[in-house]
Amino acid sequence: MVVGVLVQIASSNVDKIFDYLVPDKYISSIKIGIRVLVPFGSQKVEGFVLEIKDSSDVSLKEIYDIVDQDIVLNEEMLELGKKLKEETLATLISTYQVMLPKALKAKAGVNVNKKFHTYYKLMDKDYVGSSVPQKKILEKFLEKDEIAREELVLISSSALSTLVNKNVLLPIVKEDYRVKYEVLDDDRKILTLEQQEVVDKVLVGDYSKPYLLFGVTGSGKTEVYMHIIEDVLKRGKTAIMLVPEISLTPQMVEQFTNRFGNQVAALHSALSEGEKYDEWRRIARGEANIVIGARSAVFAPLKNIGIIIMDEEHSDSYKQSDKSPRYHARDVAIKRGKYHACPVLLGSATPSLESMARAEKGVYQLLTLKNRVNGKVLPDVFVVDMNRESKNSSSHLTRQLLEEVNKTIEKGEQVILFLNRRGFSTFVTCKNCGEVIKCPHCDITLTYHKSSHMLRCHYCGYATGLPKVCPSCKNEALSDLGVGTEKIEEELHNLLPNARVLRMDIDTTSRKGAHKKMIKAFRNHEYDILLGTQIVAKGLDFPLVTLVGVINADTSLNIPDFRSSENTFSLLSQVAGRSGRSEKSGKVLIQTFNPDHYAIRYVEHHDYLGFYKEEMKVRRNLGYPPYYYLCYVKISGKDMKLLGNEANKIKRSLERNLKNTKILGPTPLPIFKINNIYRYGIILKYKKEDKLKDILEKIIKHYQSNTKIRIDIDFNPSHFS
DNA sequence: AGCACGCCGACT
DNA sequence: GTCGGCGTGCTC
Repeated sequence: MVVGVLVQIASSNVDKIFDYLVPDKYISSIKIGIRVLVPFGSQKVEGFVLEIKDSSDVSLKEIYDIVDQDIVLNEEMLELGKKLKEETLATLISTYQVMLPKALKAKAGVNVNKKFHTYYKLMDKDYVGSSVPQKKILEKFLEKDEIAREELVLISSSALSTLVNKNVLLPIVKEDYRVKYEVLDDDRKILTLEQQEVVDKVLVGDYSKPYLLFGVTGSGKTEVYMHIIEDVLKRGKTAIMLVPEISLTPQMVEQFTNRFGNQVAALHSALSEGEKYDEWRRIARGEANIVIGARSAVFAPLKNIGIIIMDEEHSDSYKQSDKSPRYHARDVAIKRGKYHACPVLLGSATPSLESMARAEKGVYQLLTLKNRVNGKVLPDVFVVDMNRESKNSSSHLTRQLLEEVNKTIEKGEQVILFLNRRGFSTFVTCKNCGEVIKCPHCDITLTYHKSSHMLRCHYCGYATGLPKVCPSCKNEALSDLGVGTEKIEEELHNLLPNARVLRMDIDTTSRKGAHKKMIKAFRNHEYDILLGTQIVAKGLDFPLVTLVGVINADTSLNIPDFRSSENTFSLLSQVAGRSGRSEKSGKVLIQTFNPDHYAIRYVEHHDYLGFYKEEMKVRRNLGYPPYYYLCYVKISGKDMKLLGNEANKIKRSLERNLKNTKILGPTPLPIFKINNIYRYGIILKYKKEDKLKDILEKIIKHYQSNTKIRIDIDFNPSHFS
């Protein structure tokens, strides 16, 4: 017996099948889709069995060992990987690796391939917790006497380990998996007529075309999703629920586990690699019927899928841009929908232009939720022109906004203040010459961290103390500029000393469980103002919030990217949707230096379709999606001169071979240098170009053994960076 | 991706 | 003379 093996080495040089002889003792265990250990050159590596045959025309070595009893890549995944390779020009091995938990990658460090699970037992019933998280952990033991680790780490992993060290809790390692979530106090809601209509249409189960659910903020999309899933489960099928990483919060998962109990598997970023592996195994064994997760959860090894839902379908987090394979989860969802003959539902209050255009053309089936479930209209939006206000004041908060904040708090209601920080942060500049201090390796503005008094590069981690003089003109007039949440918090304390402000950003929520705690505290009205970045924009539902203020609408507008208007519109609409979600009607104030920009005007009128039409005109005129396809070719290397030459060679070769494609560049990327590697980009715009993939494949091949030049290709890029 | 092989420069 | 730099080529 001979097997064709794809080795777990992510390099295009070895991304092909190598044949090995199977010793007799292993023959009965060999299956397509398992991993085996093989000799490869002078090393031992793991690989996937992709073929089984009788003989080979090369002289063979024997496999060393078998790694898996059960297959890790089923037939669907094997096919899907091949398609992804063709479409993204990634290596085949990278497509398989992206489908599997990292723990199955070769050399994943710790030994996570044991199917053990940790539970805790309460040993000291008299111990009183010495901190809030400890108390919460101990509270859980009032109802049950054995609790899974996953449930407890969500509260606080450090408190958990403290309790173990004090011998209050005893860890028990078990081989078998046990009930994890219970069906708890679920607040299942009765659907409105409009919602029920959507559910009914999707449950007809038409899988020929994906559904696009266009529903205003507060229209109860999540409840619609849950009803659909409920029905799918009743018919003995399974469901995938995709959400953007930022919305995958413990309370989002809680909503599902409260209704569906241990049928839910959550592929949470809070889980360790080992825990993710456990969840993956549980799904593969058919012990979970619903998978909730971010982008890569679209590959969940469920069988018999009955629905695939993608919430906030416009979110660019669904596109893997930073590494190969550069795939879009939406495309994978649609492929899996075809394979399983099940409907695919894409939901958003602000659908991507691509999706809405497809719905208009009838490629997707459009479903609409026009009304908020509370029967309330959308909040009133007011645009505050910063050009008038800020000249005579150094504050980032206009008088108008402060007045509204004050009024709201006096009424006993709550405020969310949103700091749009996309591509923006606190940096240090010289008042004399205007120099902004940058990273010596990365060409990017260094971010000032007040707590440590250091300047830090967010790309390579370079850190340095704050210089006394400007590196360029030696003047001492250095000052920190830019608005961080800390700065706004300071201003709020000065201007509204009585307001209780809760700051929520990456810094304050990075501790496990902190996010959940803060949300609870704000909901309990322990604070008047919630101040934060992206994190406060998505999905949160606070009944007492009647005012939302956007401090700087412009930062995302100023990003040089063809999607900046779309992203700004979508972000502002999401934030605005946080206001007035219960009986009380809401208000939104948007501070901006571009009060007449159409992305802002249409937010003011809650007019997605108006924005859509206007932005479509812009895209048509400039030759951008959805009118043209884009392909982004990135060329990088340490030798700037060589790089420029090669980039131009590539451009000329593309020009010679592609007659129906507009070719732009090469131009330096927005951040030209990262970690001392220089980067150029070539942008291709095309409607139909049959030869494109062939030519790009040839270019990749030409450079694959060149260690000085690296080529990365991104089809349908979400941004140019 | 590793790793061996091989061909040049500067040291015990 | 030899140690070690890294360019090239190969892995069933």
